[in-house]
Amino acid sequence: MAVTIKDIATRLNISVSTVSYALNGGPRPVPEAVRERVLEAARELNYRPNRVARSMITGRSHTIGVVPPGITHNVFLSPYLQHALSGVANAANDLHQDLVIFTRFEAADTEAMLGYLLDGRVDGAIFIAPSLSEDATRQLAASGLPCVCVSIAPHEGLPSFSPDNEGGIRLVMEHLFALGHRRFAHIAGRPEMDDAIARRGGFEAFLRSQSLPCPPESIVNGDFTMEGGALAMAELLRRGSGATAIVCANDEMAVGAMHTVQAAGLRVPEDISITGFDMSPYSGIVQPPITTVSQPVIEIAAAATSALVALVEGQEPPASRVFPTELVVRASTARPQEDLLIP
Amino acid sequence: MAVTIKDIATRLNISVSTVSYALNGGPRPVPEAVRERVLEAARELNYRPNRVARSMITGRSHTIGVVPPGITHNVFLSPYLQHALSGVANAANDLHQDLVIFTRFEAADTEAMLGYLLDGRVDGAIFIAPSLSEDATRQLAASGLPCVCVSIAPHEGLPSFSPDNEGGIRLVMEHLFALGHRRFAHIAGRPEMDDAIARRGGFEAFLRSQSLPCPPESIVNGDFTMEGGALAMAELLRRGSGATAIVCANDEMAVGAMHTVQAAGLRVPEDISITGFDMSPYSGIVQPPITTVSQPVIEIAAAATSALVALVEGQEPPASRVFPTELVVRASTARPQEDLLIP
DNA sequence: ATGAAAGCGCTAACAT
DNA sequence: ATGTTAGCGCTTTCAT
Repeated sequence: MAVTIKDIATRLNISVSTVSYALNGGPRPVPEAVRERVLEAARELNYRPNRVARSMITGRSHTIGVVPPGITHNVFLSPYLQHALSGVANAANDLHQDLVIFTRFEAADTEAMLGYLLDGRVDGAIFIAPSLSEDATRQLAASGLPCVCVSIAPHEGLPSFSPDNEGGIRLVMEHLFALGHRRFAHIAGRPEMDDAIARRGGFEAFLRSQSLPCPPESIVNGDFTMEGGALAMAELLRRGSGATAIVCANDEMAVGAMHTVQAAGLRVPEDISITGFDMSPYSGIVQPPITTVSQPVIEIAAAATSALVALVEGQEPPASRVFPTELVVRASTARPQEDLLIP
Repeated sequence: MAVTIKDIATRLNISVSTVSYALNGGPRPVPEAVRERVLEAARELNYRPNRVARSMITGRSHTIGVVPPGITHNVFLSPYLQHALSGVANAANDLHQDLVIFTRFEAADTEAMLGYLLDGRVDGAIFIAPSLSEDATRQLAASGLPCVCVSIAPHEGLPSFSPDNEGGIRLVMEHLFALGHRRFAHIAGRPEMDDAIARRGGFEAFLRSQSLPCPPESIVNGDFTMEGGALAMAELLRRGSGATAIVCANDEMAVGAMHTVQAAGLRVPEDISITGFDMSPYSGIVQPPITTVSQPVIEIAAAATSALVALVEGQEPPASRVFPTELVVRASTARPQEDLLIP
């Protein structure tokens, strides 16, 4: 049996309340002499406070629940998630919060997931790039559990901390356009994810703004993985879209796409320019390094975490925030070949 | 105030114990009719069981604590940790366990860390490549908290699930030796980490087994990161060790080292062969792809997790297990140049 | 200044 | 078959 404050109380012939106040340094004053004896007894008995019991009373666990996107096996292998988790962990540490990560995939079932989130172990939840149904969002709001969202919130009422997805895509496309590209293709992300939707929207919006056509065959869905990007690129080549620039919704897909292009005997960037999004480590170490858009994922996730903790502590719901993105020009983009140039 | 079983009991004019048994489907039998009414009332009231209260009684939280290595900022960015976490998460999911990840860095302080681990929220702990003091290990054992270790256990009594580090290094070195290499250098990992120590030991052992010299200047410490590998390689070049093959303790350092070599105007593998360890995604996408050793991190971590859960459930402490490694030959290794060959 | 006691929401032993 | 009640370990109100 573990040592409890009652053991300390018995040993010192004082009441448990005094022990509790001595251990917590308040709120009721405890004479220094008593305090010292309590602390010493605690040390001798090797006492460890039971936080579960404490949180039953205080109703606070000082623990934040993290819900990764599209809960599936091997969740931790996505560079995006890794950076988001790092940001959450950094901020949680500064704010003295612990993290429970919800990796119970069967909980993709909304009802079960709500059960996990609302079972009293966490004070609030951070959703990372979720694809939440409107119903789930509503139930979550009704439950009163403080929540925030890293990435675009799928529905009203969930404070959102996201990169400027459309703006980022505009940056790469302006860069490609300035180089002379006029025929673009897009490898989109998982169609149920809101950031993927926003990036695709940015692609279409730019073409519209330049009065360029945007035939349906110039867009193909990937799944944000290298393999998905490689397959999507193969599909584009098969379609013979004639695009000189491939705008990918993230870096992993760009790496995969570049691999397909190179395996087909084409050169990047001489024959085809490729761009990514996220500035993941992969994009910088492949040959050629990939032109991409950096978004401050770690800061975004940290800001979301701080906002969540403020919310838990009773402050006003934070305003959603959109973070700026930056163009990172590297060697995977160049002028299209002369004979492909459209005057 | 949240809905409790008492609310359900009051509403149906029955006792809380009946509600509890109905909700849990036992152990006391509850007539089907009553059960149905309870379930319906629970649904109507939107009742959610409070697991904190339950775990106070049962003493089980069905939650596992995960302690990452060398707790520091941005922990999640290490590919090794990502794979280990994936394995833990996969198994935890299958075994219906939740995960709390200990990212409270200040807890690097042993006493504080023990406090976190023993505050009642987790049923057991998984240490990933820890650098635990002997004292910490002893206290942990004394506490009775079930623990296992992914990687070599730093001390007796902690069941360990690790790759065959020495064997893996032997595999790459036999490969290099067969190619004709006779002058080797080693970029070691963080000297306080046991896997790093074992790999370095493997390097020295192989040289000894071939009666080759192992001058101290042929080994330099890195920190398992790309930057660390790049710096370590720069140091090796400065020392002019004349090594034709660089054996790195992991892939990130191999990528960094290769970058330094190429930036110095040397070619891989023509001028210098480089090998990694872990088969991380990076090693496969750089140019040239890096010859490495694959270890089944995900399976190792999953096995450790299963063993921990068995331990929590009162079974015998699991035996430590060493997992085989495999050589993955890629393009970063080749015969040394003729004029460098030692007859 | 400090002790006694009431719970937090739940399970399980004890009654009936 | 089912109701009553004693805790789990702790914080906090109420007495003294």
